[in-house]
Amino acid sequence: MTNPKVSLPVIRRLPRYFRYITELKSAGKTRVSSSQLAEIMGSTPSQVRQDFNCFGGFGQQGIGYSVELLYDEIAHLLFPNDSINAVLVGAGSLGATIANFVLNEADGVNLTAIFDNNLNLVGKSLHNIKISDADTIVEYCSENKVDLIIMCIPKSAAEKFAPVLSCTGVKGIWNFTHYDFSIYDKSLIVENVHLRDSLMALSYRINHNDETEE
Amino acid sequence: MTNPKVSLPVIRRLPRYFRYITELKSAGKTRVSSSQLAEIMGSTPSQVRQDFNCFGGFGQQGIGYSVELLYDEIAHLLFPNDSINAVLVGAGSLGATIANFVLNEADGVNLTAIFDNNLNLVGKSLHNIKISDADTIVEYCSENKVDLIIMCIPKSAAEKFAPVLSCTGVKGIWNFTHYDFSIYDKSLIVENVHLRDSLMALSYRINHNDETEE
DNA sequence: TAGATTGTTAATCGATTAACAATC
DNA sequence: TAGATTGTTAATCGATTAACAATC
Repeated sequence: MTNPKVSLPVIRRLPRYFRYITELKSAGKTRVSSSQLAEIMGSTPSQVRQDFNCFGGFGQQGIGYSVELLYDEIAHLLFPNDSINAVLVGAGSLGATIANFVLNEADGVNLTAIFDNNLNLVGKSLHNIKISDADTIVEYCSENKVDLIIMCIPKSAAEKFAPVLSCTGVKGIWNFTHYDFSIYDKSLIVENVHLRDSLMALSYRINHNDETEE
Repeated sequence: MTNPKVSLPVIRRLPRYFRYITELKSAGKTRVSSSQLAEIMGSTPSQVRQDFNCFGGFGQQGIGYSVELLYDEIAHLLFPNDSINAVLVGAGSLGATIANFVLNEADGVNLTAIFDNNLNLVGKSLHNIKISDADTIVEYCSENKVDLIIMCIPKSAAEKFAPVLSCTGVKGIWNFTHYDFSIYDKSLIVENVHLRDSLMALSYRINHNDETEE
């Protein structure tokens, strides 16, 4: 196995590499060097080479990298043959937006069901997927392979929800709530999108810009 | 000045500290130790103390930290007297959701205007804010203090938009697009929320879970 | 062959963690 | 006073960057 342990910073850079390489490919470029990639990525040639070598190194000494091969290799890393089955919990404003995003812009992830605990929403459809009662999610997960739960519910609801998760066989959570699922179950792979935290960190930096810059 | 340079990891932890301390405060706790905070944060007592000492250290040796004082100090760091003025560019599904979020859940940030280049949307209202033609944004920024632009538009639109920014006096961008504004202007403070990248990193970790864990 | 550029090892840098004296 | 817990300095760890031999 070429990747005994790929560090999180490297994993987080993969989608960005893929974006830029996709651009190079559609621009008709066939070769690219680590220096050129570093320039677009805003990093260093060393880092580019270190990163690719986590996966076995796709380059040719003296020549550089084939855009085609790089594209194929990274695509294969990011999108294996079996795509991931995901369900969404929470059909409010954010949930609807995220459902739309996953259905239209996310390769390798299938949105198969939507749940909500608001009985006014249950039975209605969102982007042609029927909204089911949140209480039926464990049943759904036992009958269908579900790898990922997308959480777009308030924190209080997420808290009550956490104990249920262990029964579902779910591997990961895309977490838009302020509840920290990883504290409940360490084996879960959690990716947090904390909009409030993100905006607060940004506003801190804007407010303290003059002090922090030398 | 107590914070000559606070590192980004520390800044990103501030909103989380604030969340937990807010909880402790409403639970009626008056004192908390670095070990207790580390437990909730999922970090170490050392890190908690190091972090707080970036800002001067709010604790009492032998006693711990006053929840009240900690709350006030961090609130003051995150929400100075003057709140930030923000405008939103892009009134689509994501833009509408983010506008709703900023108006209802974001302290210290005022959403003062919304722009879109779709003339079908211009003139309509979103959460009681009238949508203006994107072409008028420079004019708007020259007449009003705008600190932050929230970008919820497609990448192609963001690209064309970048050169305009330098005329606006804007300090930061909350960037939901795939266009990298920091490459265009290094002095801009950019906080990226790349939903696609986030989901791709998560799906990589789910797919390669068995390999990466020892 | 000479020039270019990778793969890979070594050095640096910065962030996290540990240790301990100060002090409530 | 003894115990607890901070503030702060030192040690460790991991990620980034530099260097250079391998090789196209």
